[in-house]
Amino acid sequence: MNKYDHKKIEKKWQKVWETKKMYRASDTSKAKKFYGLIEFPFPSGAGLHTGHIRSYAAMDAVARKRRAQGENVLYPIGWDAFGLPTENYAIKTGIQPAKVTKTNTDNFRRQLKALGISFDWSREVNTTDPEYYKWTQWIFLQMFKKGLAFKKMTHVNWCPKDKTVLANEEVIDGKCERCGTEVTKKDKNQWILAITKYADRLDKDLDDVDYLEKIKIQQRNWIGRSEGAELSFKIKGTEETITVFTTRADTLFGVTYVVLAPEHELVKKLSKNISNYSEVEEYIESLKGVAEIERTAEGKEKTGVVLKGVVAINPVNGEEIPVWIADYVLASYGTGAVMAVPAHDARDHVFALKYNLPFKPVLNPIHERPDVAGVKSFELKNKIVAIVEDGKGNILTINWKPELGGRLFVGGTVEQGELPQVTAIRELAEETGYTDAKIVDVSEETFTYRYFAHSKNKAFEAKTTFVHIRLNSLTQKETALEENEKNKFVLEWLPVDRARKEVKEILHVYGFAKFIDKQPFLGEGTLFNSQKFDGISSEQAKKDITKAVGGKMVVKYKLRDWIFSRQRYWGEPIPVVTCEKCGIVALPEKELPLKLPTIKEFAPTDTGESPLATLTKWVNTKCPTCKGPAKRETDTMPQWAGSSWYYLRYADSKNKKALASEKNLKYWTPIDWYNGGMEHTTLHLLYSRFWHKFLYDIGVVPTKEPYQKRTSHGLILAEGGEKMSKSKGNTVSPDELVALYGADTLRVYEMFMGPFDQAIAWNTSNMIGSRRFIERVYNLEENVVTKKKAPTDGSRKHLELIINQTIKKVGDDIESMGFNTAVSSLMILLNALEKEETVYRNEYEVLLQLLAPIAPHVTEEIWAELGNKKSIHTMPWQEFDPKKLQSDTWKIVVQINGKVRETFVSHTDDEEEVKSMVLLMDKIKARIGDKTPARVIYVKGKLVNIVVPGL
RNA sequence: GCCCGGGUGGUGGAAUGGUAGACACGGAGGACUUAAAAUCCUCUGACCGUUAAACGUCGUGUGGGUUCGAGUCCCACCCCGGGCACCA
Repeated sequence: MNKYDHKKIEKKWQKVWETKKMYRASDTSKAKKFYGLIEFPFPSGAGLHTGHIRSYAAMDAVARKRRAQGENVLYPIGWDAFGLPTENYAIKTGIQPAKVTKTNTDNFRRQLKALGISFDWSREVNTTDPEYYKWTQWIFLQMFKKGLAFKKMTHVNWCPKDKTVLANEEVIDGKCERCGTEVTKKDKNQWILAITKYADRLDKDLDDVDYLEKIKIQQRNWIGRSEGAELSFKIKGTEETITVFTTRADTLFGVTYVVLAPEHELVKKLSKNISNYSEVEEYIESLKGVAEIERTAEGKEKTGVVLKGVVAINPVNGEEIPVWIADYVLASYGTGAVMAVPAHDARDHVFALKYNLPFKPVLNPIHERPDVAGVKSFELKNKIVAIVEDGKGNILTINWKPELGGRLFVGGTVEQGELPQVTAIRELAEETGYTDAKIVDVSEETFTYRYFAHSKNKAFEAKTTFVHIRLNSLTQKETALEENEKNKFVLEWLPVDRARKEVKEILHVYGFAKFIDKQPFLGEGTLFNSQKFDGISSEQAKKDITKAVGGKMVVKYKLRDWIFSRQRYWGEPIPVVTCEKCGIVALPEKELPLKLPTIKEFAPTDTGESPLATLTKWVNTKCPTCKGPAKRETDTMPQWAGSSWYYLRYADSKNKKALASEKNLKYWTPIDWYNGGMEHTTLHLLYSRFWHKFLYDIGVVPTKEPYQKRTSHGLILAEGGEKMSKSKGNTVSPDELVALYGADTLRVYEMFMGPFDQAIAWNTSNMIGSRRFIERVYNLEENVVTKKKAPTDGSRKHLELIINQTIKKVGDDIESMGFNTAVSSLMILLNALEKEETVYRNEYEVLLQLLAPIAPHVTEEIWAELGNKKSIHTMPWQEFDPKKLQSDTWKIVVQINGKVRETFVSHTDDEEEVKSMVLLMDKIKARIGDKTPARVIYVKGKLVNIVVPGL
């Protein structure tokens, strides 16, 4: 037996597998298909990184296991090769992007092959290959024909460094996703894909796919579905109306002004009516210089200008209210106009405070304590809560004994015919003796509070009014309380911050928020101040009020249309021409692919024109329709274009007549399992779902959704826990690790290092453990009796148990991405086998087969050394025997009052037998002494807990 | 602010409400060796105590609660990571 030599072994088997075309998928197999997918890499100059390997090795384990289980597996790979980094590198070095791409993909291919991932290389795709992007262009033309791709003057995100337009999804915290430069705004004529037309389906169809919940949530948040109403406010003395979008039609009576986005078209239309129009224009102008990021920055003070002379009419009560323009209203969402309800909206509240606009509360909060669930009749009470200040920043609290409610503010019951403020003054004097008090404010709303009073065995509904009191002086009279009453509480003046922390009861917190923190009530409740709608719930009122004013219920989305053109060279040309006569005309399909012309100067320009615009020969062409002069589109597609459908091409990557044949698409789609990074959730994942749905609509693909299952791996961080990056010099080179430890070790380590879905810091020194594990597996062969199977006379029972447990565990774990525990269970099995004097061939082979999906080379090598003729990777997956998962002895834990006092091995798991055995044990008897156990709890085959009171 | 994760030894982490710390790294001691590396064996959460052990006490971010029993369930809070953020 030779020493473990990973270099020799790995190279040897990679060659054999390639020659034998081991991992090619069949398009015609009758077997169950499995299409596993990982995100095809962008072939950067830096080469493969550890994060790629985490994802690819994990899916490889799944793919190999499924093959062993007899499935026809497609696990393909390709290159997402268009994109800025290649182009930027090309600009810097003067090497053609196509050449850079070739070098980089060659390097990636070499690296991946050295890892022994079981990709079907025969289906390799490359988005920059004209035979590929022909179909990217074709899909674009189909969208163009359906009106989903169109050119429009738009206010767009512009990256001044990359000198190109960016999609909404490519702007992270106001910065360019690629280079981190602060994004500015520009008005440009841009190609747009109408992804918003699919917003509802992109949201709803998430119900039918098996994505990790956090992925669904993130997509749903991004799509931002919101149900509300469009309501119209007439403008007095004109024919114009302002349509607002609101999710809170229930607060329509609380509207005290209306706000338009500064860009709203009505502003211009009404210019004649606006007496301060010059001020308005000046304001709008002042916003233009401000970058979007600043305008929407956190804590940015809201600004606005009133449109003097413009008066809106509240459709529900005819009230006349002012109209403002303000920077906090976005033109691009809803209708670009909102109704402002300062009493019940945080933004309107802040704005109204600043500009001294009126507040009008219309909602009474309501809270039911859980203990009144199902109670129908309540005894009504009127109550007050008084927030009492000393004028020096202290709040009066009453610290009751915990069973009486803990720390509260002054409170009490309103007597028949009494005004709440009178109650408050009276209660204050009675409870505290303070009399020199002034009423600052009394709430218009009452807080309905339903609770169950156990002392009276009755359910109450308390309508609570809040009273804000300031003491002129701390003059304190003797209270009329009896001595035993006085002992129940302590008066304490607390600074505002402490009071905020220590008072927990909901009514009191509400009063505090209202008067001290001056917070608006944002929740739902019961209406008041709302004429005939008084008393109904918010939920009901949203419908009723919308109907009453002739509004309509609508759904809005945060998702914006996809700005699709880029002013860069290295992308797919957009296959249309602009003809003076015919307008924008699609190229005929037979002219596809429209090849990206070779060019000398591919740097982006400052004018915002694509570098292609300099190729006048190429640009000037003939209109396909009228044969007259026409110009080619010079913008190119974004990187996300090619990746939006690549998984379809894998099904039939050489097809010249279609993006893939119908037959193959029918066979392979949808993808059964797609693993990728969380960072693509709102980019690639959403975009490709959109394209897929479009292709479904035009009958190209047979499924509504591209991916049946989507999972995501955690980031691999540098050793210090920071992000790996070339600039920080903390990256890890797979080439070195493969050379030093071997691909198998690297793969085992990446699977073992921690939970697959969580971020984890790289630690090269921990890798030695994985290497040792592989060597020990390899060296174990010396102890293996190859000629004989393990005896079945019961002498190997302890091993049969652990072997069957491991088969089950590894199988389950690979399917549920518990790769770290799969590896650890294999280590446990190895430890057990190493303890044996001899190991039988069939026992050893189980270990090898279970390890093969994760460490394919070394297992294949040993498998061959054992004399097996066929590849280990073609062997059927091991099945466990459920009968052998249970041992016939049980390790029983004995607890007394929940504390472990003894463990023993029992030969029965019969409840009565075990219990009596335990109660007869000397140690246990000694502990219990003369006390009598109150209960003995038995958990079958596991545990006995003796409950002995007073021990 | 809102929405997701997460917080367990020196480290990465394991644990269907049932012995917390599996497995691994690191560390200590020992075997082998002229020696070192590699390998193998033993120990390795903290504290108390003893010659030594058994044993005992504490221990999963903090504070409460439910339970015979809580890392796990419930409530409140703190900290870290990620996403969204004037979306009406």
